[in-house]
Amino acid sequence: MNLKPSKRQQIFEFLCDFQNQYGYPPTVREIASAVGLASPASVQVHLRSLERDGFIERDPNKPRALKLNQPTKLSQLSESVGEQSETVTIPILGRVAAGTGVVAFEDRDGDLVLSRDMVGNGDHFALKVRGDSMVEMGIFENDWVVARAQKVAEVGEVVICGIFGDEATVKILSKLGEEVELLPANKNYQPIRANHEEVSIFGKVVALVRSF
Amino acid sequence: MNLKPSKRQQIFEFLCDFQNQYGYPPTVREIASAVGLASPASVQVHLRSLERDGFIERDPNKPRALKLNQPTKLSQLSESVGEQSETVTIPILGRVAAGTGVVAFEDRDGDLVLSRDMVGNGDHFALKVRGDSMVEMGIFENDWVVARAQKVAEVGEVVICGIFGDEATVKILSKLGEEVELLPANKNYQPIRANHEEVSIFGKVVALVRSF
DNA sequence: AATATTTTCGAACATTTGTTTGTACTGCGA
DNA sequence: TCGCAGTACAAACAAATGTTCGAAAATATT
Repeated sequence: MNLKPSKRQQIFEFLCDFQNQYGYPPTVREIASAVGLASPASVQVHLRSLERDGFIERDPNKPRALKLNQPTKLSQLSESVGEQSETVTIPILGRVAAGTGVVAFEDRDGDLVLSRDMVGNGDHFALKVRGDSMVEMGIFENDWVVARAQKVAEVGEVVICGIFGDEATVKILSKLGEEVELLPANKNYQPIRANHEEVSIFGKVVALVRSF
Repeated sequence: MNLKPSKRQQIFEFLCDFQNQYGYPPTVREIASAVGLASPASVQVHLRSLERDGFIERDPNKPRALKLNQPTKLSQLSESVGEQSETVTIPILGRVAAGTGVVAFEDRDGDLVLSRDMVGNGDHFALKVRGDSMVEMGIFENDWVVARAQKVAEVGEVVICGIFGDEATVKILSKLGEEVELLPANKNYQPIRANHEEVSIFGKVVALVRSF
C-alpha cells in the first residue's frame, strides 16, 4: 500500500548517494533537479513521507538539516584495495658517515615511505638537499633525494658521495679512473676533480621527493 | 609553526561532534556560538584556514556545505607526534575530468604511496607532468605532482587546474578575481589569463616525486 | 615604544532555502 | 459523470545563511 517505488525511492537513494559523496545532505531543490521534479514543493511531499516512516529526520526551516537514519546500503563502491603495493621505509639521514664507503645509518631524522616499485631493490637512504648546486637538474634545496646504497656507480649517474671526508654531497659522476670528476648541475659551480682515493661513493640517486 | 590551538582546534572539534550527533554539518553561526565567537565573520577566517590545510572542504555560499576530511581524528591539529608513519595510497590519474570542479578519479594509472605527514590531510591525487612549463620551479617532464583535491587556492600557490575544459595543467596561481591569471615557471611561456568561469581548480600541489 | 600581524566584532547585503498557497493533472472507484 | 486522493507545478514569502567591509582590540614582532 505504501509502495511508492518511483519518486520516493529515487529520492531516498539520491539522499544516500549525495551524503556519501559530499559529506553533507542536499537541499530540497537539489533533490528536485536530481530526480526530475520541477518544484521544491513536489519534494516536500516525499520528504514528509520519508520522515513519517522514519527513514530520515529533519529540522524544519533549516537548510540541509536532514539526517539519514539508515546509512547507505550501497556504499563501499571501490574501496576494496585488492593487491597493496609493497612499501619501503627509507631512513632520512642527517649526515652520512664519512667512513670507508659504508653508509652508517646515523642521525636518523625520520623516515620516508615510498612504494617499492618507485625505488627498486636494495637498501636505501634519503638526504635533505643543501645548496643549489643541482638546480639545473631540478634538484632544489630542501628536497629529499633517495639513494640506493652502493659503493660503485657509472658515468652519468647521479650519486651521493663524500670528498675528502667532507659531508655527503650529490653530484653527477662524469669521469672514473685514477682521477674522478664530479659535475654540479649549475653553471655557477665548478666541476670537482679528485683522486680516486679521496672520493667515496655512498649511493646512487634513484628518486627525488619534494614537499611544498 | 601553524599552531593555533585555541579557536581553530575548538572549531574543528565542534565540527566533528556536530556532524557526529546530527548527521549534517553546522552553520557558521552555530559554530560561532558554540566556540564563543560573536560574529560569523570571525569564524570565516578559521574555516578558511582549515580548508587551506585540507581538514575540511567547502562549497561557497551554500549553507552547511562543509565536509570533514578526517572525521575521526582530532588530534592531528595540534602538530601530532605521528609515531607510526601512516601511509596514504594516492591514485595516479591519467586525466582529470573537466567537470564541475569535482575531481573524478578516472583512468587510474596506478598508485603512489607516501607517508601522511608528507602530504597532509585530505584527498589526494597524482599526475604525471607533461611539458616543461614549470622547469624553473624544478618540476620536470615525467615527474609526478601530488595534489590535494580542493576547489579553492590562494595566490602564489601551485595548483592543478583546467582551462576551457582542457586537460589538467599545473601552474602558479597569481591572480584571483573576475579574471584569473596562471603563471608558468618558464620564461619561454606566456602567462595565461582567463575568465573566472573558465578556470576550474582541481587541487593544490603539495608534493613532487621523481623517479630516476 | 612603535609597528606589523592576527583576531574579533558589528552591520549590512545578496543569496539560498524551506515552506506555503493555490491550481492543474492523473488515475480510480462509486 | 462526479468526487477523491495522490502527485506535480509555479509563484511568492519569510527566515536562515554565507559573505564582505571597515574598524576596534588583542597579540606578536621589531
